[in-house]
Amino acid sequence: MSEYLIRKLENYVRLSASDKRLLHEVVTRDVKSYGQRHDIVHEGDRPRSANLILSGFATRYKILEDGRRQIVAFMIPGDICDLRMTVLRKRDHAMGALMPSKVAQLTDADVQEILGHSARLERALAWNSLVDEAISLEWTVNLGRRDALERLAHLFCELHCRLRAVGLTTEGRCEVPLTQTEIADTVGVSDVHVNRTLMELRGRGLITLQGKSLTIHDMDRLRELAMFNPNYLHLGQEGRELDATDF
Amino acid sequence: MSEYLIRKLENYVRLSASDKRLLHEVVTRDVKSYGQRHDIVHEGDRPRSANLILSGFATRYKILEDGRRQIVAFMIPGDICDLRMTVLRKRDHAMGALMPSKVAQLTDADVQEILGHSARLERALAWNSLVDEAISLEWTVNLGRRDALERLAHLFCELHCRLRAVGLTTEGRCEVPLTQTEIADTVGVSDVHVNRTLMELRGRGLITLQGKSLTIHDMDRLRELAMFNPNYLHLGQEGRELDATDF
DNA sequence: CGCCGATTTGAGAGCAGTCAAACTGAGTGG
DNA sequence: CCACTCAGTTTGACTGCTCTCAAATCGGCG
Repeated sequence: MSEYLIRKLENYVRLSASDKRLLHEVVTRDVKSYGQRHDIVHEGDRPRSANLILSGFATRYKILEDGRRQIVAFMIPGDICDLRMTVLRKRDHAMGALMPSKVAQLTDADVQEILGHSARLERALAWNSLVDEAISLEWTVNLGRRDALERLAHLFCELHCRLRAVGLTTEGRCEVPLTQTEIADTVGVSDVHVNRTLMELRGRGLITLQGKSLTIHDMDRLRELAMFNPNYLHLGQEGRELDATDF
Repeated sequence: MSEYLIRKLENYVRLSASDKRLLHEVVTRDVKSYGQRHDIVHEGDRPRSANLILSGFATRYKILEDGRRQIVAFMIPGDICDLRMTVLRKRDHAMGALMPSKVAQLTDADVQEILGHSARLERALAWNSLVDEAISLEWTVNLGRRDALERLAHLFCELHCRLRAVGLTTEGRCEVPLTQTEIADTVGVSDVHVNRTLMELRGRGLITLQGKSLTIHDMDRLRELAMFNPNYLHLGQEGRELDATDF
């Protein structure tokens, strides 16, 4: 249940056996399942717990008064969000599952237990939050300063990197359960234009997206087109001075 | 020195006299001044401290390989950022002053001292971080799903709300030290188009922006145009159950 | 008064949006 | 096994918002 989270955190620091045991134990206490396209939490809800994606794929999104939707984050296995959100009275955005998903609900006490267990875990979770923030900033850049072709290229670069970090890729391939309309609501263009842009990317021999399977044919050129710099994902073992020495 | 921070946090919870004294003390330990358009930190720097804007106005921004710039956040007096960033090795974005600014540098120990002083302060800072995150998500929505006119309207609504929350407005007026090019790099359009859009907003009798002074003539219609919902700023005393009873 | 950054204005081009219709494919029920 | 449905994808035509490239104007400051 906790393997993706552990794998993700170990991109920052090597966890001890005891860290992993604790994570596994806490994370299996309260697990809920959500069907495809079901909301996990709604805007306006009172926050009750942090949420950890154990399996599946979810989004955080907001809807404007007139119905326009913007997806503001993807949640893949191993992603935690809403840490400390119980200090707020009402959520300002919703979360929904894009495919059948299992989500661990972590109470404040659960989170405290993890943070208090070791300085290593505490820092690993801080790293996790900082990376989430950095992703959000990078999405702002993507929407503000790249055109449609670059936005899609960047999105696929990021998704591939993040999925690889939790072991969900096989070479250049990964599963992304996104419709073209959902991609459109992510990169801020119309669904029709997403369709045309995908064909352009395919025509250039960079990627193919068929069914729910994304294949990257030429990562170097895709990166170059997207001006993708993975620094912001901080996947380079940046906490290694705290590495555990057992296994 | 700490009045803006205190005023800001008191939008969440009423602080005790001792909370305020401590904040004031910690926040005046190491203050640096930056001139207009000088960088406070660069992308790639090793993070050394959290940063609190005591006075002035700063931005967080990223620059793409080809020179395109995107401003990803505004920092106004009372705003803290980069809490816990020392767990990372390299910053993934820069921070620069838009006008002469005083910035308090908070070491990890300083931050710990604040967090450990009272549960009230600890929660107030958690609230602060959650609001910053929410703002970042809302900017994503703004860039992804609003047109130029709406984006500017939304930006001005948000700026006015945030400045009011720290006492930096007088009725519908506030000082925003932004050039049209900087606004352009914030809302993801060209500077020429910002110019035309500002004239449109002015023509509709919604705002005027002359010199560095923003005047909102008709907040209701501006809000409606922007579909601005201030929920995400969480300014409604949401932590009031922890209010201090002294003054 | 002259300079320089910032703002304003104009014209033309192009990226992306909208609206509609056709097509595809998986799942459903007769 | 074959309609039928429905969601998702694809295509076309047209529109329009926003960009780019200039050039002109403004305004503060030395």
